[in-house]
Amino acid sequence: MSQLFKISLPDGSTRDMAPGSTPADVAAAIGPGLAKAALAARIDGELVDLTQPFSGDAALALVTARDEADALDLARHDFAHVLAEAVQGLFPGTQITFGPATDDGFYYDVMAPASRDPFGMDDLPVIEEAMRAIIRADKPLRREVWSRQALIEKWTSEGESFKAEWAAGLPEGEELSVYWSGDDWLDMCRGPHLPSTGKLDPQAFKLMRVAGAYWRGDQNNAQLTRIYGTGWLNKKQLDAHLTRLEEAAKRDHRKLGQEMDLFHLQAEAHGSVFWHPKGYVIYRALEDYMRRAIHGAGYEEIKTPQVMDVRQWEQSGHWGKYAENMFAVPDIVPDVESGAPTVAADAQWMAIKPMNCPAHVLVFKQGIKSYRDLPMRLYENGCCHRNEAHGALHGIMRVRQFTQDDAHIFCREDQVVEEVQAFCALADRVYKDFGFKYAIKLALRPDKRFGSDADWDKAENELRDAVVKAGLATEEYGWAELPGEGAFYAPKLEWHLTDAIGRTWQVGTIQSDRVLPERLDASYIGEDGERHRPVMLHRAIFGAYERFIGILIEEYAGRFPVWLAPVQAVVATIVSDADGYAEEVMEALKAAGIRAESDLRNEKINYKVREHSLAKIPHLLVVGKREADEGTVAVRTLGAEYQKVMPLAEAIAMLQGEATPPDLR
RNA sequence: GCCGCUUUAGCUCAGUCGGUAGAGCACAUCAUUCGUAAUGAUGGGGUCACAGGUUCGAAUCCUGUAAGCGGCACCA
Repeated sequence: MSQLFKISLPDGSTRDMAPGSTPADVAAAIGPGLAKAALAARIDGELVDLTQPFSGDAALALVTARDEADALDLARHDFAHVLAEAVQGLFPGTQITFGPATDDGFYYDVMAPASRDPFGMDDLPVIEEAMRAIIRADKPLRREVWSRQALIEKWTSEGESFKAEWAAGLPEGEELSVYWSGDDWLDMCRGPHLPSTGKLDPQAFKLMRVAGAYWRGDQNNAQLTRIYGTGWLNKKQLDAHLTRLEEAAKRDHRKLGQEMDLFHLQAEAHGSVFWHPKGYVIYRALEDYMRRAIHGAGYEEIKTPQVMDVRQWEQSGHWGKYAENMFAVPDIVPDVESGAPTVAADAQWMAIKPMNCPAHVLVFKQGIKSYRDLPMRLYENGCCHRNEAHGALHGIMRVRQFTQDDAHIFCREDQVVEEVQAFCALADRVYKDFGFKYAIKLALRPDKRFGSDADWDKAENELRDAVVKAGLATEEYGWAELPGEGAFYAPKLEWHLTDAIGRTWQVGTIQSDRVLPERLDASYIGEDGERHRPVMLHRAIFGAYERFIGILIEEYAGRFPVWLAPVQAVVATIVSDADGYAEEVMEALKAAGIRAESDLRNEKINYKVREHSLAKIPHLLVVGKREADEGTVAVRTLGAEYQKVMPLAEAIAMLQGEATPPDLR
């Protein structure tokens, strides 16, 4: 007689189950309602199919739609499979590759048959219908274990070259799971999956877009078509998500930048920002803020040349690695009169700086530095140009001309951890002043790099130590290490912020570099009277003013806090009799340092309130006859439903308080 | 750079079968002086992204280029 397995349930009860029985059997034993609602199971914490047999005593938790995170993940993964099956059903000859769940849905990478163009938007409605048919057919999803060899043969015989290649790359003799959808379609997959396609809600998904994606993420490989969908447990969730996307689009920095007249972009200088007066107010407020921050932290500000001899970039290593992304210019005066070729074969080449590091090393190298001079912290609002691939550009977040809040800290080996830690604290204060939550990552050594492994070990450990000491190496701060993501000369700590639609952008960084000081021969005289190499810490907090302002616009949805708002207050009149008083109010505001405008137009107050509210002006000071007589203003604050009448002096004091930057409060 | 899509008035967009350009907002003028999210009337405004091609005729069809959008790759 075989022994029974003891299966314990979350409520503390246990059930004895025969070997070979599954979570589905337990669900059925508990009740038909649960049997129907069960989507998958957790056996000893691991998410598995309902039909996965027990292998011994176990702790079992049945997963239903109420376990939302698990249920969503399962559903999205299944949507991806259904998508692939639908595409192959509609377009025989399509090759399938991979399709995972994402944060809000799923995608599948496919290769359209050679007989047709890559899939486009027009194909999506048809594919959606085919997916619904598969869901309605309620096809059982059944796991099977195949040998690697059997899979390779199957994929090869069916012309699935990508799948065959993948299977061939797996370890010899490994057993691989496949999932059948009904009896007529299968995909290689680790699982787990829902019991059948009918567990999906046919109204809870939507195919969103198509995009190109390289096989195995390598641009030297074939380009596949990635079909993206968003997938949920029910239509209500889907609709809520689509509404969220619409709301997010309203705070897009490109849209708000135009509506609020902050900046523009145009083809003649694509990838470079034209800052308008209102946008530049924000830019300058950030510059002022950052100057206060870095001066308080022991930095000195410098300014270095925009164009340097290419040989300098060769020496630093940047020309070798990034020449194609640098703007190079011949160092000649073109002879326009004679019409001679503008660039001679032997022209001397200069390059516009793509970054500030080498120039800062050159400043450091002037004169003899003593260990007593260290750490030396050199800061620059450094304007850089990089000729980015066209597809990389994105509004003002990723541009070809940008200004970094860039500094380099030259220090001794024994000062590195302390300096990095101090930087973590400084960055933390800055992000919190702007109301951001950030994630912090450590990008480790890449395959192609300069410098010895011993130095890389040291540098990575320094950064890791500093973060641990600063107490930031936690889940709360999204701490993670990213292998292979570092720069060619140093590992990087990266600070990431999130935009309106959930895309993350790197802003801050600090890098512990022993390569550039070596290549550019920077040194200081130590206590022992000998020459030593300083360690060079590259660091930025905003990253670039352009990107940071883009993120700020989206974070605030254009409703800037008063200290950053381009126009902090508008004085609006109700009748022309109040014009004189409005002018007086304006004078008083200006004298108090408030960025104010007046609106004396012959328009109804309703119209003015609406217009300035849409323009996201923080405070509207309304004046009519009554206010003029009493020396008051009626303050209507953005977002408030009522105005508050107060003496002018009181209003000014309030505005001055709100206009004070957070670091000066 | 690659895949898909887009480009019409300052802005947001319509424009059917290829027949010579339309709306709302904005702007200007006039009237209106009004108490917290759109007062009314009138008017001006477009090489339909750019360059070729097909056609009697192109915003519309074809080819190329540029920029933008969504991804991929890249991001010192």
